[in-house]
Amino acid sequence: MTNKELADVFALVADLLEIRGEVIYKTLAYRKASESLTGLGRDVNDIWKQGGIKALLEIPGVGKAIAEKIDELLATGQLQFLEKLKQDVPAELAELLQIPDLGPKKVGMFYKELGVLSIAQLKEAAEAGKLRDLPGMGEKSEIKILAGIESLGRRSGRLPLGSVLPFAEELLAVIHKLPGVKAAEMAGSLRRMRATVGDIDLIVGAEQPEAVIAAFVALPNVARVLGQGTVKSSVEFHNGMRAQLWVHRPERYGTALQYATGSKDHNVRLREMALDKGLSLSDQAFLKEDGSELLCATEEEVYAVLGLPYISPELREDRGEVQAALKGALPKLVTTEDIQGDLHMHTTWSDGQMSILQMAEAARQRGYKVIAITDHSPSLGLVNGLTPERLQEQRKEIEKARKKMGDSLLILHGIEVDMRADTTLDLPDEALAELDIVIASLHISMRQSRAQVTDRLLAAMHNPHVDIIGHPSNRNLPDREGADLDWDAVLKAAAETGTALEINANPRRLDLDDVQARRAVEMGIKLAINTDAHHSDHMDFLSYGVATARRGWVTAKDVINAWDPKDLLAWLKS
DNA sequence: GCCGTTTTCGGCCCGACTGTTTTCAGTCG
Repeated sequence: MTNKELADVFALVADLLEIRGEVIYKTLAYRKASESLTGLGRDVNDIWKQGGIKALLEIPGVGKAIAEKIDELLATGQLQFLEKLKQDVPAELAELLQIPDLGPKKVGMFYKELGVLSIAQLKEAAEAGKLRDLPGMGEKSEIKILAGIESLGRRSGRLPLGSVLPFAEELLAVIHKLPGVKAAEMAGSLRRMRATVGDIDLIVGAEQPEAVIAAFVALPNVARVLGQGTVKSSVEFHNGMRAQLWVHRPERYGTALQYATGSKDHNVRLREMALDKGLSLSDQAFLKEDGSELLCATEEEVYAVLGLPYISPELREDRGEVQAALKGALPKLVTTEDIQGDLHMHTTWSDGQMSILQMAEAARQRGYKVIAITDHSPSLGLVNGLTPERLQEQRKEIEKARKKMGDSLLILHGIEVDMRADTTLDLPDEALAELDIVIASLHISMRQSRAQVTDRLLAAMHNPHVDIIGHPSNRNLPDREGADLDWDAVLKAAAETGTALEINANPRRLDLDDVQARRAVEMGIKLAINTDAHHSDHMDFLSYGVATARRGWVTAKDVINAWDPKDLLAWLKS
């Protein structure tokens, strides 16, 4: 079983326990373990094989009971505890929790009282008016459930960051202009720049919260108002996206923004620290023991009260950032300004939309000092990949572009060479040897076994001409999972061979992800943050790649395209 | 069920909003 499959089992256990009405903290423990397994950089199988149950206990959120369950699952593929649980609470019921405004208590009640097992049966019962007479239910609740079921069809769960952020930025610009708005910012996972986000969280500072909320829910692209109170409201827009807005008075803006940015676990950590100092931290203020409030207008003040330096939102995942902050050991995170160039882009020579010169011009306008032209290799027939012969021809055009750009931009001639299913590369070594830079990428036969697909990456890294592994897992957000790689082996080989790993900045990729990027820099592996642009506009993706790197604690010295081009050239030669 | 140099037991965030109630339960973030 993979980490993901284990995590899914424990998430299901958590859902079913919750429906059964188990103590909430037991439920939370399973959910926490599930999340911990999802975010774990290492393969649980390896940990288990090397150290058994004892080693499993080292995983955060995994104690004796859950470690034994992981052991059972990995040994037998089954979990007796879950099989027994299913006899009480049918597993299908977990699906009903997906319906907005429907939680474990009501799902449990509908099952017990009416035998409702599926969304279809629930819909039938609601339409027949059978829900309204149950305790705590009424006509409105029934309508709400039907609306929730309908919205399930429209909504697609978590969306890639790249398809939400541009809309959220426009929305924020509109909110800034609403009367009485003193300050406004995104919060939540969007501000932390997670690869996928569920909805848009917004915080506003204003003297008269209710007026701002009234104006917000009246925006023309609001399709439905999901909730509206005196400090908080939530809406669904015509494009299906949802946003929640909290409005606080400006003197409370810092605690509010900090609170809403999360993550939940990061905030729990801060509240614990606050309690140690005799303070209770909420979105409103620090509450002192004598009942008086300590207000923070900025996030910096919140952290300062706790004796901490400011912690960037991208780091706020409770992955050791608070401990590092206490020690003054937070990394100096890479920024978009650090980036000197883009080392992965396509042109009309393969599947790009612009010429070499057009891409070069665009790069120069962005202030870049270096680019690499890296079109596809021949086996990707659909994209008109380059044969050794066409590479020779392309070289001539690169030369022309170099003359045109002069000293203002260094143009490297490269390739994105495919890793074939049989572990060979898609171009002969002689062809690769003539190029300035070689990216090797996985595109086809991703569903090979872990051993096979990992071997392809290892083989590529051991080829002396390969400089960078492009989008290592080849994931495609939000749906296509990456290849089932043995990350320990991949990272070890990258460290040994001195091969850089790419953080592909395309928001559908963000690959390496933040977790593996962090492991990579801890192992001294170099990274490249590239956009894989197929059009000059795609160079804008850079900020997504940088955000992913920042989430992975990456500093400028870890990133080869944040170096002075002279140092980059020396590294490529070595 | 997990966790811990103040704790191996007793905590585990807590307030807003809604819809049902007539003071509160369920859901959400």
